[in-house]
Amino acid sequence: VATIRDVARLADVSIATVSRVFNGSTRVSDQTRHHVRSIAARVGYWPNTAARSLTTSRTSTLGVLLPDLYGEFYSEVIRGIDQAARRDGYQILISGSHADTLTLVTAARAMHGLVEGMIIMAPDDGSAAALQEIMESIPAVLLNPPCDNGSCNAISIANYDGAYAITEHLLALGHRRIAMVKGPSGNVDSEERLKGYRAAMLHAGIDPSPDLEFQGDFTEVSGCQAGRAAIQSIPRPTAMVAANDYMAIGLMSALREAGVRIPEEMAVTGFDDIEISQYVNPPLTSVHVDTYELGERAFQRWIQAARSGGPSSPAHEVLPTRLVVRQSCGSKGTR
Amino acid sequence: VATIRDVARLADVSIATVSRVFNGSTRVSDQTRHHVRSIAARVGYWPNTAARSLTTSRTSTLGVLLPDLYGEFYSEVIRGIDQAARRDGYQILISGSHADTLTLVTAARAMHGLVEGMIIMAPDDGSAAALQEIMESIPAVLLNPPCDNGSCNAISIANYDGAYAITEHLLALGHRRIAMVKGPSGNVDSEERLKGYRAAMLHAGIDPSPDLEFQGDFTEVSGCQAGRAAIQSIPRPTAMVAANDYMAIGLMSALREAGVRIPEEMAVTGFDDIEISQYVNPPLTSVHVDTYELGERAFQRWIQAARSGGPSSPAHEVLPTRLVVRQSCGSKGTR
DNA sequence: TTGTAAGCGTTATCAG
DNA sequence: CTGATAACGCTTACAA
Repeated sequence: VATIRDVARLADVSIATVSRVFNGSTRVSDQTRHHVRSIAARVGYWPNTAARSLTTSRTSTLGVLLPDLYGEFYSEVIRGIDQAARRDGYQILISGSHADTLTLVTAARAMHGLVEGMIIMAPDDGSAAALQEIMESIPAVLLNPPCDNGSCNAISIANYDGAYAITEHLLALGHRRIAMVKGPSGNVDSEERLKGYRAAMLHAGIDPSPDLEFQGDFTEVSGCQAGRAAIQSIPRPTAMVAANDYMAIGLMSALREAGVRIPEEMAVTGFDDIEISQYVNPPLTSVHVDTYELGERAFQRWIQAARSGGPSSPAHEVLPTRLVVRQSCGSKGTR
Repeated sequence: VATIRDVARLADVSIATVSRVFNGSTRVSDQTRHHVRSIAARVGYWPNTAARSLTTSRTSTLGVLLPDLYGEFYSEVIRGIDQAARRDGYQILISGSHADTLTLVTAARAMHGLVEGMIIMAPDDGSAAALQEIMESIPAVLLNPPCDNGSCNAISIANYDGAYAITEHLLALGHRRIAMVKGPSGNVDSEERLKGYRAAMLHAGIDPSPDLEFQGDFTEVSGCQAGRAAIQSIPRPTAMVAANDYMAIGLMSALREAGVRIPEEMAVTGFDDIEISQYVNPPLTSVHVDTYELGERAFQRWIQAARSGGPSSPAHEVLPTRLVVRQSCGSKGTR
């Protein structure tokens, strides 16, 4: 736990010189540099990052606030951010469970002084005010923001479009009784996907009915339960749109268990197109979301905003989604 | 970006008083406390964490160094750590890609002064020396450490036992030509699982053969490739042990594609027992690893070591695994 | 090329 | 209960 002073004393130079050595300044002779380096190595000295950032007011750290850490979605977002951040010399400070607005704010405050900015995914649509406040004090970009008011720097997924497209695809295949397995209510992605589904149904002249909407929470087990319920309902749907792949996979498992053939007796689709979806049986038709890229782009937007000095420039980027047709929906598929 | 001085001036008190208010000291009158709080709220003041930690030498932050961030395994480990850490008021600073020892060390140094300790998962078995050095300077616990020397505070998974047990299970079902899909070489889990498989084979009087070992890298696609190769090999194996579930699922997809029935023509098993494995078709026999708990326990071990003041107490805890029999291996299964 | 010294925003000690 | 003031470990003008 040596400090800069210890090294300076041992090397018989001033602390300024030691500092220069560790900051790559050229204004130091080769001889002194080597001498200092060797002493530092001997005592195991390394600059204290907290102290350094206090004077420079640069921390090279980015805060990441996520509502949860469960599942491949968050994992990939984090990976995308981390990789991009690393390339620009940033580290990431993660806080991964904000059931509500209060914990969100608490976590954000705990990061004050430690981070140069934040990438935030709000827990639900009730956090708009809190987000606004955070964004006024530090450059931040929002992931799938609840606020459409265009006043913030944000990036989100084309949830509505994706859900619309996949429902439309099923309609084109001749399905009329298309059910939806919803994600948790309050969740932004969840709501948007539901809207897209309903809109496509309406556009085809079918009134969306509560009887066709099953509640889920993005987990496999909830998809499984929704599947069991759907099978019982009369008349039984001929197709089911799950709000994410995990639920679709749970759903398929329930259908298999009940002896319902996929896609002949029930077409199934997912959303997110996680890696595993192409390997399940039958391969899952889904809406591809480049989650890794979402994280990567979020960082890029952030650093751009941060470098331009000002507060977060208000601009809302939407990452497009893409329909991936495989066999679970009953159309020809890719194989 | 108000500082403590701004608040003190505006509230017409000393900075010491403001500090006391924000540290919950009782030695301040209710009236002053409220006054200070209101001023602080008005100017949006919040203590600067970096500055605070400089004087207290407490950062309430834990560093987490992982070789990669891809997939459910890391995701769950992080979630386990994060949850446990949050309960004790800690945040986590994550660095998630250390292909080699150098980047490991670089990341560790960048955290100096920011974290009170670390939880580290080494990239491969060549990082022992570097780890040793880090552990001398800061309390740390190792995840699946390469060093068995018992000189470090570590926690790992019973990889060897799990692989032994699952191979033994297949042997008991009458299989003799049991192939293995290996994980990346150099990876600690990967190597241990391979050893367990080989040992079980040997114990049954079967010499492990390179012809029965297929290289993979823990991804679905590598499992798929291994599956294709295995089908071609003569004589064809009757069972395959994959070093993780992702590969097993890719493997099953390759078998299905080739019309090989599971488990009748080929028994398949995985490792890790990720959530999705119980929902695939057929449900996957695997070795259950409580990944979330691994992270949780790691934190608990760390905080215990950190509080006891000294350096990491050397003790190596091994988290047991549990064989989960489902249908992919051909025995009766759980349903 | 090197050294001196003034901060950076807090906390903590010690008087009052 | 409150206020000065000295650290904490470092960077960075400014001097030499």
